[in-house]
Amino acid sequence: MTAPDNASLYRSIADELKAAIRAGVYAPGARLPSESELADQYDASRGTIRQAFAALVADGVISSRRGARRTVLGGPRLQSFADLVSFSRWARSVGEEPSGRVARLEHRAATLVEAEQLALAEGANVYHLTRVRMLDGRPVMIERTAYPEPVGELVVGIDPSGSITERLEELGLIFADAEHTIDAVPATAEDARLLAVRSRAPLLRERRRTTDPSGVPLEWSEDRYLGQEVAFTVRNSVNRNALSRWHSGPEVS
Amino acid sequence: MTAPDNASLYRSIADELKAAIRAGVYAPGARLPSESELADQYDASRGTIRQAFAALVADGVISSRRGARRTVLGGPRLQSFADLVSFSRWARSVGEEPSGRVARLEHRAATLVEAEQLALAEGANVYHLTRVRMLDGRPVMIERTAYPEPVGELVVGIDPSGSITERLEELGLIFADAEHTIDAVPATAEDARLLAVRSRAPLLRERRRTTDPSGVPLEWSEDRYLGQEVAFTVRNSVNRNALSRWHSGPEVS
DNA sequence: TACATCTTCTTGTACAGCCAAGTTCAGCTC
DNA sequence: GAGCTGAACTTGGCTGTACAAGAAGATGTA
Repeated sequence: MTAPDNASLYRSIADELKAAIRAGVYAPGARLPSESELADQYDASRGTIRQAFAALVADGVISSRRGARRTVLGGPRLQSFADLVSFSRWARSVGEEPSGRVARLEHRAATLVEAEQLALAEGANVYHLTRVRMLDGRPVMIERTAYPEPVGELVVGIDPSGSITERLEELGLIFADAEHTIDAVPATAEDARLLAVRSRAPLLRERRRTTDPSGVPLEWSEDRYLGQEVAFTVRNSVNRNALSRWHSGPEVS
Repeated sequence: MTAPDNASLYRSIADELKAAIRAGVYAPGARLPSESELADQYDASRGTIRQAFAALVADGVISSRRGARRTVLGGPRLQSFADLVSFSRWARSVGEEPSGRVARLEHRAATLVEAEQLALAEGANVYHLTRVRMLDGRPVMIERTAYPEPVGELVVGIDPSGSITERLEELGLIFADAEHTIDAVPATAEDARLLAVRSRAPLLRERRRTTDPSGVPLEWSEDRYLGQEVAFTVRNSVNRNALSRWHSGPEVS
């Protein structure tokens, strides 16, 4: 489990601090060493230590205020971006066995929403994959993912019972940024059948667009989770807020 | 609407850049000026410009990679932390008229969850307020908030039809950090009555703990939104992830 | 035209130093 | 003991420098 030295000093320091926090060396509420102490300890400059701390703040692990020692925030263990993009990786990281069953795979013209989210011209084709995802054999999520053609052509060659995302990464794709929209919807007839729940049961819906480092969309997915079994957690603060709330008005349907 | 000069150079630069992005000077996908250009323009050092950009990255407004100019990310307009903590402020920022109706106000012993979330000793008292929140007169959310005693004593003196949070801020409280847990639940009988929906209708549940700058909990709230009308959006990336996903296992109830 | 190479530009990482502002704590006073 | 004062400590903000690594565009070649 030895963390890689991530090619930069401040990252390896940040990783060590994170590991120490996870291991309980610094409990929630505890005060961390000062910048100068760590600078001595790692033989680094104060600026480098500050970069390491900034990374921890960005992950919502610690809080920092002028004049006072930094303190550890409590709450759930943090997850990496990679764990959010791949259902399989996430499942393993929380100690469960992921699996998947393909419900449908289509190669067709993009819908309006898909074209917009994937930044495609009107009428462009997409690969659209519907899968039921399971934890320890029990269905917990329906995944409806649209891939633009260049990505989709890779996807069709991948075993869909495992992790498509991880395979795409091995093929050289880099998932770098994502935008998630989360709301609650009633299960449709198909949802109910696939997840083995009542029709109109509450589902947690996550719509997600993932892009590569240069901003090119790689996938647009609408995932529906069993409402009470899966939850998302976000941390934010005055200085650091990637969360927003939206009102769409009453639905017509 | 002239932004305050936030007392530090990098903040005012960040604010100007944000305003320019919002105003469309830099459209989504467009490339921003380089660090050296801005350093000349603002007569600041490169480090200060980098701090300003770091703030934009933290807000999920731009993306940044070594070697390439920074680019503007598309997507929804960003909101401030303040808009998330206060329903009233949020409503006004999205152009709707907020209101509230008190359903219940209690002063009682904390439940186990409340005591844990507010870091109170077992048996300590809390003030617990249940309100129905409305947009343009239509109910969209039920707010069930527990305040620790020092805060609650202020709350009872505040007109509950308006914004309690904003009033608390005027009284000197500082809401600095928050942790949000989002899932979907079926409406209980009480929920259904208060929101005028069917029982077991899907609701989006947000559980939120807000703390002051030193980490002292100020409130613990369980808010339930009409499922299809309100959504939360989160942006994250490989370097910056405050979002995580959790599995709680099948519910017994 | 298509491709490879090279130069230039831009951002990332790290160092050093300075002052300001806020916190903490010991010590003093009442 | 309670409260105030002030020194020491700690983080925030800013400047400057240097080099490395990646991206982008220009140039040259086949």
